[in-house]
Amino acid sequence: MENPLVAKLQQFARLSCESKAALHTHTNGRVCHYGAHEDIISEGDRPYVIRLILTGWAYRYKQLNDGRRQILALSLPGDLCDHNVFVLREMDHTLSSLTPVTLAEITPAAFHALTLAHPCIAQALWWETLVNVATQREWTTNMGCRYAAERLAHLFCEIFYRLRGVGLTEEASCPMPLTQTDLADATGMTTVHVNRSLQELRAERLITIKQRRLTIPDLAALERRALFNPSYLHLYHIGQRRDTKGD
Amino acid sequence: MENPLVAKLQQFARLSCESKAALHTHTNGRVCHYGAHEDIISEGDRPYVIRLILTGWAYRYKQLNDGRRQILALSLPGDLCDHNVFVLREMDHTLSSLTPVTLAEITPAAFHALTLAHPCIAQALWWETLVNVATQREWTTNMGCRYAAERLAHLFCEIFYRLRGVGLTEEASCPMPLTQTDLADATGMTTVHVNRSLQELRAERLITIKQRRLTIPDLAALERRALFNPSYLHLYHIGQRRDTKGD
DNA sequence: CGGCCTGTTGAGTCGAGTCAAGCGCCGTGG
DNA sequence: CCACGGCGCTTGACTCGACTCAACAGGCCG
Repeated sequence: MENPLVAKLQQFARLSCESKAALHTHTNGRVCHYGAHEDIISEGDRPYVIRLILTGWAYRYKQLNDGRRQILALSLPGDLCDHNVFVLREMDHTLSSLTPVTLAEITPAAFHALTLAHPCIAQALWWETLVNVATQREWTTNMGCRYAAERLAHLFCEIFYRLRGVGLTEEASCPMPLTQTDLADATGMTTVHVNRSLQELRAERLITIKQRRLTIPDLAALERRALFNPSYLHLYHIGQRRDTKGD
Repeated sequence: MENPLVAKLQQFARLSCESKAALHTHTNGRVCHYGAHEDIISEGDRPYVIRLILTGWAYRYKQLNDGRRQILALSLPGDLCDHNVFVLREMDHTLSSLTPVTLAEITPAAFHALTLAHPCIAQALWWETLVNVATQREWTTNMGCRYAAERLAHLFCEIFYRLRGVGLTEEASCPMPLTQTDLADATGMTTVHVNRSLQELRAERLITIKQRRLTIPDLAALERRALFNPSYLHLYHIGQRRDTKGD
């Protein structure tokens, strides 16, 4: 299987063959496996290594003193877990696996060498960082001014776009390992309300969820329902995504 | 007046005299002035320059198709407006002035030279970037799982901490140019509800706002009310902040 | 079989939004 | 000098979106 990081970065920049090869070798060092629902790095821990998700889903969350939980972001295959976090002394949130996950661990030194030798990779990684921030802003917007059903619809659109970028969708469907409880924590709602809002979207024939798979029969319609605007993902090579046979 | 960027970065790292001098000269090039409530760079524009806020407040916002507005972040003196945004083709949100503002404009080339010559500055800038992301995550949490009065209290705590870091507080008070409408857009509430929640906080003797100044008689109490945890700001040099006379 | 997790449903409550009106301050202009 | 208008703040009454509590159904697994 293609390296998902290469797939991801190619959405932004054309990478030379040497750069791709370098990414391959640098991300094939130490590989870790986690089961579902394990903390990978916790709030308060000191980060010391850069992680790349190879397969599986993870998520970041934060918990208030009194137990209220907020899911902050999803980490999908090809996502880096904050390259350069080691600049900070400790994590301010927790990264946890949602499904079983395999991670590549990259040392800061190796990473630094990679970016020095390949400026186009360095730039693509900046793109990755900026898209992460933009996504976080979009989540803020989502919580701040969308209604329940719109929030869920927006989340589904984002997931679909991101998975499609790394070749993990099939036709109009994609994996959906999030339970209704997870969806509730990600969108700032209760499970009961998530349940009812999902029914609403189903009744409008915008989504179906069966056996942990999400199907979106009409993506454009779901986008309208969600007031979704993909510009925050800064995908410049749409349409060139699948033309990578010439590698 | 001291360069606010120097003050800000020193919260994280000790900078050498040469590094400080370099920051001074590089951020004293082209200076721009804006009045209150002017767009500095709009959604869809191509960023081409790095901006540093010298004085005044600005904010980022996003607007949905149907007009709903979300304030995403505040930019206070010492804040950089996304160094490296020029990696992206277009802005996905708008940066606008809240009060009259003076900005330093720095070219990407000058910025690049600065980071190459001063690794400690490069690292401090990475810290700045990561704190920005962490702050955005905290805003997501704020919208997702705090009640109205808590949200406002949290916002006030953050503003106070950030302003104190660049020496813009006096005793227990700081400027507060945000109107109730602005607070509403920043916290995902209506102005009516902001008004009532502010009254609540006032009645609990946690804040007073008079003539665009916020006073926090007991910061620790406000933090408890807000479930505020400053760790996301990653301020490591607290207590050393004001001991910079030996420069 | 029984327990647990996930999803579903109903009834009642409550936090927050909507609509509408009125107040006070301030700058402008007649 | 004062009338006017605009903006920001405040208040009341009503509505509605979302939460709480509680019970139950289905599927999976030990």
